[in-house]
Amino acid sequence: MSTIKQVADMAGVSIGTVSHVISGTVPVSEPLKNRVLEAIRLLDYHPNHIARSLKTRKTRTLGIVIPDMTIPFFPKVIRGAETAAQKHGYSVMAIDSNDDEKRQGEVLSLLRSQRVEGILLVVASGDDSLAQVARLLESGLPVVCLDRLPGGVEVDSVCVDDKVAAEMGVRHLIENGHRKIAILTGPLSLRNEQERLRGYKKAMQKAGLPVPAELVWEANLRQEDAVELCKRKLNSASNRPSALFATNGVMGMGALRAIVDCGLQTPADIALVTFDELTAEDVFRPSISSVVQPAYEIGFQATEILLQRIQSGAEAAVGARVAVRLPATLKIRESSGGATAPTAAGT
Amino acid sequence: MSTIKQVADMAGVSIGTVSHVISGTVPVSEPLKNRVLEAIRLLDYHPNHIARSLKTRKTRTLGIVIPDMTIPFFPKVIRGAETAAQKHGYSVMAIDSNDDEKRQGEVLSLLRSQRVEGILLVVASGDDSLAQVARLLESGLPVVCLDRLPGGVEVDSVCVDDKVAAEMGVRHLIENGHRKIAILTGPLSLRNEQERLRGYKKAMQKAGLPVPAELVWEANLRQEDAVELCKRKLNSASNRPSALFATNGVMGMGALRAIVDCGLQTPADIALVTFDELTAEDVFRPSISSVVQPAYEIGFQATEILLQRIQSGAEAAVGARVAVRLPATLKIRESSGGATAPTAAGT
DNA sequence: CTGTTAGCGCATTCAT
DNA sequence: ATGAATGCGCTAACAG
Repeated sequence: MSTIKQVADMAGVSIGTVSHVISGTVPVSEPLKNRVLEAIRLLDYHPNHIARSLKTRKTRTLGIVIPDMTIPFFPKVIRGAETAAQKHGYSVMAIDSNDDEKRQGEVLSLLRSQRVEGILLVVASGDDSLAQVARLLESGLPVVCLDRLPGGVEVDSVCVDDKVAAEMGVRHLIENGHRKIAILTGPLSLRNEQERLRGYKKAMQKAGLPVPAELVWEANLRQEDAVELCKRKLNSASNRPSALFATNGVMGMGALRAIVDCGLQTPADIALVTFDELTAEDVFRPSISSVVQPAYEIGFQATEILLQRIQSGAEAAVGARVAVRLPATLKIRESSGGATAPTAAGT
Repeated sequence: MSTIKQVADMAGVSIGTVSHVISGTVPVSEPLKNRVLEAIRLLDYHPNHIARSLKTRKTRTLGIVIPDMTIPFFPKVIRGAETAAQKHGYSVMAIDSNDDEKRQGEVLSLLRSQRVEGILLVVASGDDSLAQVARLLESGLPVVCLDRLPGGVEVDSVCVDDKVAAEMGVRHLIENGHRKIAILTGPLSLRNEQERLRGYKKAMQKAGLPVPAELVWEANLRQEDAVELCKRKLNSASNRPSALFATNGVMGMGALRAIVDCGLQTPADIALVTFDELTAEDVFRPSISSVVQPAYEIGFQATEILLQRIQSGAEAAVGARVAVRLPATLKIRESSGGATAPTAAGT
């Protein structure tokens, strides 16, 4: 790898001049500029971002930590973040925490060592995440939380209005005549899972429907476990609910598998609405009604906010947390029995 | 952010000593070590990776460039790469090229500026990628190409045995009685698409079946375009093929949409086998028979090779290119009419 | 307009 | 076992 010095030597100028033509902040005469540019080309010179960062104390790099890249929701978020970052000359380092708090701790530490200028974080489930976020904030490093919000800590955040979104999904089931609706949630230690549960309860209460504990099925985030839980619940056939609301894509997939495993049909035997889309719904059956989050937008907006914080020096932050709540969309398809009115709201 | 100097001051030692306890390369007495560790904890000190890299000329970072994170195949590859890298104390920077050569050029340049020690590359489609890879190799930076191999350039590579894999898929269709089988490919400028086409032709020829040009449908990589192409072909109903083989997931999805749009059924009207899985096949209908690539393994092994190159100093490379070819698996499901024998090979 | 120079934070000799 | 000093490649402030 060639250095700025080699470029300077070849062009017969000082390194200062080379630096000037690269940054463009200081005017350089045409002939010199051309000689420098030519030398850069010939040497295939790539400015050492490491050295530059050390000097300027700016890396123009953001970190984004997500629990699992293979869940379709997250790559979309990352794309949104990348796009927004690129617009401002930043690049993003995407890292998987494997939804594991220990790994998340390592990853955050790594990112801090890398001196990223800000972090987009979708916390791993578990109670230590809270402390990790708190420590992060204490350090003054700008952080924006996405999707899953750690409870009890003041931090900028972007996500859908979980309560309203869940309420919308459940209300749809109610409007389709269901009265005994179960909810399958991820760990309620996650704030957004709580919110979705609240939305569910609100919809039920508004309709005057009871919410006995036996209708709230709390799973962890592993699909297999959700399947097991659902199968157990569904098999106690005496009091099987007529509809099921799943609070995220993994739960939704688990619910569907359980339903199929139990030999049930949807929506005939049990209706299903889930957060997040399960798959290309227009070609596969059963098509699943779902509450769709604007994933790309979430990543994009979160990044805009993060960059704003970075530019305004981060300390302006305290006491003025931003909390963006984006609207989700209800896509009505077959699994919920379709629209009540003949004009379907879905695709 | 605190520096090593602050730690040294608080612990009452020199920065050299702090460096020693951190790296562990030089023995330090217990009492001093403890004081240093305590200072590190109190200051929430994170070693400046930037400065360290500048000094050691090692970033312990790999770059991975992929065309589109939202295609399910790629996140799995990245996970494999991350896991392998982590094992060796490396981290990976995953960046999306948006399957755009221009952006890919920028991204590669960025990665070089960041001084990543090696690059995992899934090239964007288009002819300039070749030149980009050539230039990259010329620079001496270790590169391993995954999945899509740029033709005509000597580079380490890891992918499935595309020809054999495609042949397997097509043979399955032939065994199910199909004689007029069309192939839907991505751009044939991509080497692996060519290979898959070759596998298709080989299977056809072995069965004594003709391969007129009208059976080879070459699309670009955009799903909408694949849909259009397929619909046009399928609607010339007079000579519609009885089966279709799609060479990647995007093509497969496009083919399926076209089939549905045309009001056709699979496998009744037309059978379908595709590279890559389209979705959770055990719960959705129609379930699609597919040639499944070991995505995680591809990422993992490519990273192992890359790290080996890095450790062996890269120059050992020339003239001894590694070309790993992993086996793909045929998952037989409904869209191809199921297994010929009653014992299904698929799940 | 162009060149010179002082660090950025750290790992690493080399003394002690 | 510990510390002092050097320089990695670059930007920015300053001098000319």
